Amino acid sequence: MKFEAATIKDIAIALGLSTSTVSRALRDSHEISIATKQLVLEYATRINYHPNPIALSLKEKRSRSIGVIVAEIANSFFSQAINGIESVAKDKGYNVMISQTHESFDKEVMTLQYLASRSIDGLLISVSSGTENLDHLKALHERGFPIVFFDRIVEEIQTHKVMVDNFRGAYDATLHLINKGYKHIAVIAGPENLSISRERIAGYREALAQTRVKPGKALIKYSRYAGLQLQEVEQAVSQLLKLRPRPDAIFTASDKLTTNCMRVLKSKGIRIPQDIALVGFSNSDLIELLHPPLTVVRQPAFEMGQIATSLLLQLIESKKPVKEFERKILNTNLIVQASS
Amino acid sequence: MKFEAATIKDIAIALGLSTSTVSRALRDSHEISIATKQLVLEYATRINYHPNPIALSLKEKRSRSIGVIVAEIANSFFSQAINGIESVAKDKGYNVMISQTHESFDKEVMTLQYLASRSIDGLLISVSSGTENLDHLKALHERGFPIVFFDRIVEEIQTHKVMVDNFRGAYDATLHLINKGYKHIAVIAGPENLSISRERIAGYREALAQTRVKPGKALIKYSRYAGLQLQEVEQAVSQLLKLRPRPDAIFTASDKLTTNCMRVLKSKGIRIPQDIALVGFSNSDLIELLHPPLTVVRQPAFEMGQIATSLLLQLIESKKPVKEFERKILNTNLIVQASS
DNA sequence: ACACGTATGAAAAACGCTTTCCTGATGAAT
DNA sequence: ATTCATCAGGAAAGCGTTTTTCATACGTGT
Repeated sequence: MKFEAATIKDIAIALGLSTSTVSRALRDSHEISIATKQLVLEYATRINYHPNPIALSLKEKRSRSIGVIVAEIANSFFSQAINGIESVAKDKGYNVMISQTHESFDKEVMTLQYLASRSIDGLLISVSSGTENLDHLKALHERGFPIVFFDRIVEEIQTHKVMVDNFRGAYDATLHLINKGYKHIAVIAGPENLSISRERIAGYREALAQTRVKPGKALIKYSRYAGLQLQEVEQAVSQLLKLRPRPDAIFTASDKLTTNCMRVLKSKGIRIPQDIALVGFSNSDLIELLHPPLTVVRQPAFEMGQIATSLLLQLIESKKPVKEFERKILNTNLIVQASS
Repeated sequence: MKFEAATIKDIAIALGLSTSTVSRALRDSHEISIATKQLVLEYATRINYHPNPIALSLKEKRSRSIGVIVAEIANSFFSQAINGIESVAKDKGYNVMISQTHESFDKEVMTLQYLASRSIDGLLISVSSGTENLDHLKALHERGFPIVFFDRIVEEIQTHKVMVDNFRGAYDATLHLINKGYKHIAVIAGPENLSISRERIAGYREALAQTRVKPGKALIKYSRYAGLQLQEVEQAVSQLLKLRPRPDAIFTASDKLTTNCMRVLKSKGIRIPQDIALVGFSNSDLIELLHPPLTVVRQPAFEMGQIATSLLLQLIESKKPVKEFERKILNTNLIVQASS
């Protein structure tokens, strides 16, 4: 079943004009008489004419759409960020194409390939936890393709980046645990290849350094899939529980990691915070309904999406190659509740 | 900054052939000699040639992309459904464009307008709670534009529809409450103009009818924005609490409604289920971490997305106008936990 | 009456691709 | 020797726009 839309040609024929006249009338060119404009405009609205965006894209060599690659849209942080992205993009007449990697490197490469072949004008990406190699991004970037990183950024590629102060967020959360009197604070972070994991671990270390405690290596766990896989978190937690002295607090450094860690602790019958305190990065809007309500580090996801999109559009619409890149660092927000 | 991709013309010039020969060689036409094909193919891979999808779209009058309109992607049900949609669409080489209405009718009309003008080949939609008028959808549908409804369907428009057995889901949930001994069961549903609200209320009524209790009108509340606005839920709950006898259980008929109702009850210091039991539709994956873990009616969201997409692609790719429409009704799943 | 400027609008090109219609050459059949 | 069929490949049209170039008619000033 096809569906035919009205074209400029239809209008031209119906009105006995040439397509160029119609085109100019529609774009309100001064070389068309008022009367003709009136006529064309009226007829166009009557038959509900809309210029074919595909024809326009072909002509202008731009599709007015941007690609977004995230791990999972079913993740509060990302869905909030996407809301921010959409709000700015739509505002500027851009369309947003969303793709998910589910934390798989292969999917990231494929999806990037796919989006690029769909002729998007630019890309917003928070790399997957499985990303070990940057060739796919570098290739695009080197050809002058506009890319902006947000959240999980990549240091090796020179372009705009939007993130939170991960170090500070982790530092604050850990310090909070210290102040609450916890002595043996463990951390579970995403994979080490992600800069956010490293920064958050660094913040954690720095807070502990204040107490003159150098955390044993055993207290630091990395999670290959950033907590997406429950059994991976299960394993990390089990290992932590075997330590002596047993950790009395866990700091989880990403959204899924936090809720899945909570799930694991519950399933093991461990009480939060009596047995072990839990503090983590999370943007879920259900945290205060949890048992117990979680103390979380919240990121300004919506705002990050907005800023990243503005920067991307700036890049896309810039006439000359951009050489100076922004590195926006936003603040996190520690919300203290009963879990710590 | 623009970014130039190789075209068929580049290849033609480089190889001293005509564009038509190159085109045919690339699509493996029999009218091109093996040697020429080899030559073209090799050169094409070497310069990393990819056909321009926009030019293709213009030529073929199809964009190979479908639009999706939902209330909110930051809603478990919808993000799961979108996963299902994406999995099928990507598999068939289609691109997915997602738009949110945030339960606003105006946004729905605008976004539909926008998507249609972006020349999508078809539409998947779960109408917004604010949808009171169907002209925008009817207009499109009448022009032969492929549409498939899922979740929140519209009876007046003849096309494929995918939904759950809302009546049964609500019936089961209510019956569960009855069996648990609750006597005064209230319900909060989405707006009355949505068929899912009406069906869920009907299921609720039917279960109560079994107990020979005809629920007073006061026990049934509608929520204009399907629970998206907290204060709306707050108001409904407050009214319910004023009733005498006070309801001892609430059945909430949608995702946001359920969590927001829980939020309101908590803020009022009402214990669940001791003071009031709570059962609701929800696809959140955090329900077992809540306090208390919620008894929920779960929908097969991923599967719904998949089925709806298959049906839509079928519609799009059908040569002749489709006259027979499917009405797929899936089963819900009652997950009993501590809240009831 | 002549060149000239000024509206007005038509024709054509271009974007990248596919496809229909040709052309030129070769070899077979009459 | 002439006609035909066959094959490889080129030229051009068309998809819907915008834009550049070109054409016509009308006044105007001399």
